[in-house]
Amino acid sequence: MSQQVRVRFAPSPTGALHIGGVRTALYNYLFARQNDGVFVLRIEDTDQTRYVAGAEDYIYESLEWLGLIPDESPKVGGNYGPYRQSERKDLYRQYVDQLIEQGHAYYAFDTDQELEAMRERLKAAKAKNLSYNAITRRQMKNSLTLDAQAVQELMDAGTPYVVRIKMPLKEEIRFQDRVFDWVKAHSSTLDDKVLLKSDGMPTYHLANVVDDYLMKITHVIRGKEWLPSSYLHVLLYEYLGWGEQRPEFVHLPLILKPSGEGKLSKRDAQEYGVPVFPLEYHDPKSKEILTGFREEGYFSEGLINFLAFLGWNPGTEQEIFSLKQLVSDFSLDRIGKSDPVFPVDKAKWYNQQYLKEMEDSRILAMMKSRAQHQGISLPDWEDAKFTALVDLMKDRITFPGDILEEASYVFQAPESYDEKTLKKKWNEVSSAFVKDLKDTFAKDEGAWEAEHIKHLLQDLIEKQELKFGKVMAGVRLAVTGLGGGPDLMVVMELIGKEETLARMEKALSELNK
RNA sequence: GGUCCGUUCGUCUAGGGGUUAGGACGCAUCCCUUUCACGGAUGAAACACGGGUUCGAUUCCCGUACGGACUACCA
Repeated sequence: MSQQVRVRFAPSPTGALHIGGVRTALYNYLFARQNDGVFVLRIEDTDQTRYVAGAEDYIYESLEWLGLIPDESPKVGGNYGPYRQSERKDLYRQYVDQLIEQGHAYYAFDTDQELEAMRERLKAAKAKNLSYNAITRRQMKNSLTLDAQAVQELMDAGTPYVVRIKMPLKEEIRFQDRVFDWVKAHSSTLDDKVLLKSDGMPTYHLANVVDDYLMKITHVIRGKEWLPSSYLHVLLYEYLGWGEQRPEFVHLPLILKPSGEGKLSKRDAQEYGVPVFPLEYHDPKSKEILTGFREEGYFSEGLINFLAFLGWNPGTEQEIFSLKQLVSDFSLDRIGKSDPVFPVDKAKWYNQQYLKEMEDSRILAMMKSRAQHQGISLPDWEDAKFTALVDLMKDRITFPGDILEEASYVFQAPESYDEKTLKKKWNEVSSAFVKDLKDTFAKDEGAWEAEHIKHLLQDLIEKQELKFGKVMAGVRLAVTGLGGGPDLMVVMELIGKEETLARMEKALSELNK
């Protein structure tokens, strides 16, 4: 009987969920769904000093927007709760005691100053390793150097202490990672990491191992930044007697800045014009507003597709995958080892692909919300008219909000005329044609619809023995102020007859000065 | 500095002892078109370097270089 797959996404609520975290959540989700497993959300809030109010809600909202809904979480509960580490505080103590009893951990009473002094001393001695480890702990104030009575006295006096793991001096630690295969490290290069902090909270390392065990996690899928501390985790599983049940490790390559220097960070959003967060985030501390993929006009489906391909690929030439397809085709074995640079252009390309297939109503809703977000007021049109505009622009934009800019002339008469087009295309012929066209329109009593407008235009062109191409640029310039754009007949229909005539009139008087 | 991990077009990547080293983004040219875009076609563009192993290495091994992560009572 093979056990049920259980994976967890374990962010820490210290701010906005980073896009790298979103990818980790996605891979966990895909793997869980594919194996009819369980996707757990665990909140790792053991650092009370870094806790940020609202960060947890931000995580839920982000996952919801993306459709990556956890099966078990602080919000919906589950059989292995609580799912917030701060609420599990009392659980960890017994495992710490067990480790101390078995001689795998010890109390340490060193103050910050003493720790600092130790590092200074080592630095002065040109030591290679500045850490609290199997060698240096012999000179420090801990339950290995102090006798039992001294330790008891310190405890009784309420002296703050931490519990550290007693790292073996000479031992090779190795494990098989699903992505990196066999990796190994020597214990002499590792340090005596703190397991229990002086406030009684566990550190990440202890809480993580204990919770993964208690929550019956079968696969730990997380960022590669954890690879170096995995050796410590492996040791902990063994010391706690859980070596056999240790989950499989799957370390994901890190997403690098567009410049390739270092991992993608908060600052890069401004620098490269790419969001780094799924949703807009209002930092309660710095008061900064950090832009999100959602607000920038990215579709969640496209973002998921893009993110899935950042480190994974199906081995075929198919690029477009729905979440459902990803669930069936995803495989841990096809995750790459090297860190990808965040490919900004590709993120946009994916969005464009999804936009082309998207229903107009959804694009329209996003366009409207973008307008509101930007403080742009839209005319009081019926949705059908807006939809026609969306349809007109769909093929030439990347984000729904692009319509606002690219087709701004639909909402507002041009205030200036494109210099280049003016120089090249505005001449006596086009000027005369615009005037005649205006008169034709004015006299006509037919319905003001693109088809009909086209007829009027064609008739006039024929009558004057002109060519479409010769004359259209001038008309477009007069109506939109630009040298290019979508089907002009539809544009004229959208802005209305009256406005079209007014614009032609204005162009004739302004451009012929 | 130390430890761990990585290295195929500018970028995301496929491949893997003998291939014209494949695709995508971006770029360029051409076609379509009332212009811009979409679409279509074509093109430029890569196995970091040095040693081995081998009949043969981009692929396997070892070094070097470069890059990244970690090195907190942060996760």
